[in-house]
Amino acid sequence: MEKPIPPISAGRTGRIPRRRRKEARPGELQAAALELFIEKGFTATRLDDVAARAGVAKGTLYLYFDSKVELFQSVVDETMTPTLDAADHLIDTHAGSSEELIRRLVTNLWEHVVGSPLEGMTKLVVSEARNFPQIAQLYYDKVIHRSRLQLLRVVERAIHRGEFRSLNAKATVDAFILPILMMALWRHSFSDCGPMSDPKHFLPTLSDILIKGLASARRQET
Amino acid sequence: MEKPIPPISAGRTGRIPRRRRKEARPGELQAAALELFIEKGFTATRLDDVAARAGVAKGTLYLYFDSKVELFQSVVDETMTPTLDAADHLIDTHAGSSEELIRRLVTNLWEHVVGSPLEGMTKLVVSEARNFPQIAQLYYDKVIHRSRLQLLRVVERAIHRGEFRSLNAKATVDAFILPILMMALWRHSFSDCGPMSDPKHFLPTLSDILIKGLASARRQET
Amino acid sequence: MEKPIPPISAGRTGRIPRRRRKEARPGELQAAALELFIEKGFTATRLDDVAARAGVAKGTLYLYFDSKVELFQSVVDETMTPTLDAADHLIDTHAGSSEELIRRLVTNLWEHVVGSPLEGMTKLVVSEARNFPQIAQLYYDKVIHRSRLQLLRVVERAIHRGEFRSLNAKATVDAFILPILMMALWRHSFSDCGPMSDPKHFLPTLSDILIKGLASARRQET
Amino acid sequence: MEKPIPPISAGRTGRIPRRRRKEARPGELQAAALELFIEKGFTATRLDDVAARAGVAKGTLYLYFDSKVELFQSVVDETMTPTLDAADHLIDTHAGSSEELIRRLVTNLWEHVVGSPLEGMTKLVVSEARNFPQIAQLYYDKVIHRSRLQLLRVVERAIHRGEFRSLNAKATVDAFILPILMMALWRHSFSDCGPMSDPKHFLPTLSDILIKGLASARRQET
DNA sequence: AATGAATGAGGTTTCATTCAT
DNA sequence: CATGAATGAAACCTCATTCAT
Repeated sequence: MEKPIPPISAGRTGRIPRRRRKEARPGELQAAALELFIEKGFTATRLDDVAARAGVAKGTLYLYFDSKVELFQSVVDETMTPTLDAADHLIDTHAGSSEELIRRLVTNLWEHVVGSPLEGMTKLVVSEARNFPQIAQLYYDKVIHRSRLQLLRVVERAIHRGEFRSLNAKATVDAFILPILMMALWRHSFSDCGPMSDPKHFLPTLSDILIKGLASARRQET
Repeated sequence: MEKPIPPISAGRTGRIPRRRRKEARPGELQAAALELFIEKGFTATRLDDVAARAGVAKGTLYLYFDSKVELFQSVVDETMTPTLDAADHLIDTHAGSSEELIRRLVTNLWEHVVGSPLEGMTKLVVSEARNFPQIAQLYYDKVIHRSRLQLLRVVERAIHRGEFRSLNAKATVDAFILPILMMALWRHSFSDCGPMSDPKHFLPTLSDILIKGLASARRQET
Repeated sequence: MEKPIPPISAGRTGRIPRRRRKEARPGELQAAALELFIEKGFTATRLDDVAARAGVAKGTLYLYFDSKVELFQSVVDETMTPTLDAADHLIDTHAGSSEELIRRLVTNLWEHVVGSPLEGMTKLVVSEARNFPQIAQLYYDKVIHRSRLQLLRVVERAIHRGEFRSLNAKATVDAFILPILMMALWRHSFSDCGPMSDPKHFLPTLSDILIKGLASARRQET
Repeated sequence: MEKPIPPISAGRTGRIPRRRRKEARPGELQAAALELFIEKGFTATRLDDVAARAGVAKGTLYLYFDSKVELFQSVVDETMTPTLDAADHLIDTHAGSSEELIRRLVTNLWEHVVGSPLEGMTKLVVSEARNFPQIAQLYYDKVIHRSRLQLLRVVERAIHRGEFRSLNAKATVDAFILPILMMALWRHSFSDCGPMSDPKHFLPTLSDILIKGLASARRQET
């Protein structure tokens, strides 16, 4: 039987032996993807590079993720899940003053975000929000909205207790949230352009200013 | 931006060399490009769409800009020039309290930024900062750094006058700058995901909190 | 302004001048595609080859067709439209015996199909019918069903007139249609494997047998 | 097809070389492959699907077949072997009229083909004939040519005996073969597009028409 | 000056084939 | 014998860029 007209592809020709990574390595791929997405944005990230950084061939990605978008979504999801849990516990068990609680929340928030994947994620999500609304929504729900609710509980309680003066609680919360979000973005955008306040000094100062600015007249006298 | 002499396009007999309309047409192209860059980011913006939105053929873009990158840079450049001048004047001529001045600066800043190209620009520059460092630098120098310097002058003067208590002046300035930057970003990323504080109410509240938080002990008694 | 990190593609580098074909050349592309589709089938036809055969670059195809499938559909559609019209006219205006009419219809059908794009189309559609049901349906409706209806009119009229004996009219029609369809397929499948009856001789013989086999007893006596 | 000795797979101590089960397992794989090849064509059939349908892993296919092409060829080969033998016997031993013999041949042919792998094979071979000429040749030799020869013997005998009038014998044979082939194809291509004659009714009608059309004048009078 | 058809490099995605286990 | 994770060539499709008109 002679060779037919071959409409067939060739398959592997090189001799490089492949690693075998069983089922533990969606995680490796997501990690590589996260880095590159943050570095270059979604569109500018090539799957070739993701694969190369993870040390696998391009096709391997498709064993675990159906498409580039699905990879992106899984990265966002994975990165955000294991966060913000500590904060809830802190609020529920805190015994002292609201002032003290807020200082600790802000510090903790930052400490768990800075340098963590969540930080780069913020930049990434903001950048791609318009092109991937469902991802923006996910981030909003799981990170932003939840952080706000946590702080909102604290602020409303403080107002109710008479520790804080009576201001619009949501605006108050945003006075905390927005600068912190922006610091996360900063570190992935303007950090090479010029100095910014060191979070270690800035955040206590910010807390200080805000708490003093929020304090009720009664507490001022103390 | 002056209007160019309209080129005689029919019935010309002489060999009068026409001037490139480096001003009029490019402006329309840049405006179309700005919108799309902000909406979709640099990479995801197709020149087809830019041309369509500007109502010209794709090739026409190349009469005015050598490449997509050059178009991008020119857009940023053009958009950032006419800014922040009013603020300097305000600071120099202000006679009243620092509190009053800061309230007006914050209000003015927002009023001139919100809905203006500069607002979308913030989103754009943050998104593309890693891929276009020199553009991030440009934005930093012309907008961020300058705004900071303006506020720094005010804050340091207020501290010197005893109106504000003595805190790290740069951190204080960032307490104003960062939330405002983040609001600009918000409107181009998470605005469809859920409600945010209305700038009209949030900014006065923010100023209020910060100013009260900054006030010196002497002023508190008043 | 220094060169940014270039996430940009290079565009054309070669110096081959391109032809300009205004708007007359969807047809050329369809013709090239038809040939290759028939030769190799849908899947095995590469758009590179279609473009090469039409003398254009790959991208040019996408100026006229949104996808490979759309190209396929347009080819099928285009090929089938200008057929079978003559037959209707012939039936309507025929004055003589049904026998004579059928002989002419069969001859005409073949003459208009053999060597025409419609012939190869039959093979193509049969081959891809399962993968593109909507195309099979199109071909069925526009070619097969219509041919059958035409013959059905003739056969029923002949039975009614007493020229043909009373048999299942649809089965009778298929006795004409199926061998003709199969001859079209043959020329694109087994023609190299061994000799087949020459249509020029086979079709008259077929008509002869069928007509004699259909003739009513009354006519047999003649 | 003999059953292989079941290999001892556990507790083996010696070095008895196991025989490749060239018969048992391959059969299941070929059966799965045949179904899919018929359904989707050669190129569109993925080995993943073949393996899944056979209930084995993809790699297992390569224990028995060197490549997709080899699998295809083996499938065709295997499917066509056990055919058409009954017909020869029937022809040799038939005692009655040619008319009766032909009716029985046509009926038998269809009964042994319809719903059998051979039926789908026709579609498959026609579809892939251009890409696999040697397979078309195989099918032609083993099925088409042989069927024709069988019928040719009968027709020539009938003419010689004066039962049939003297027509081109090969064309006569094709008047039987072509519509039957086309019916097989139909059931794998246009069957979902609209109704076709039911073989159970069509084939007798076809035989009826053809036989009457072929009958010699002498027989007509009877 | 302006057009828009044409280009082709490069991206995402598919799948026959391999091989360590 | 059997597996299935891994590979990489090659397909489809996009879009920045060019240039004849």
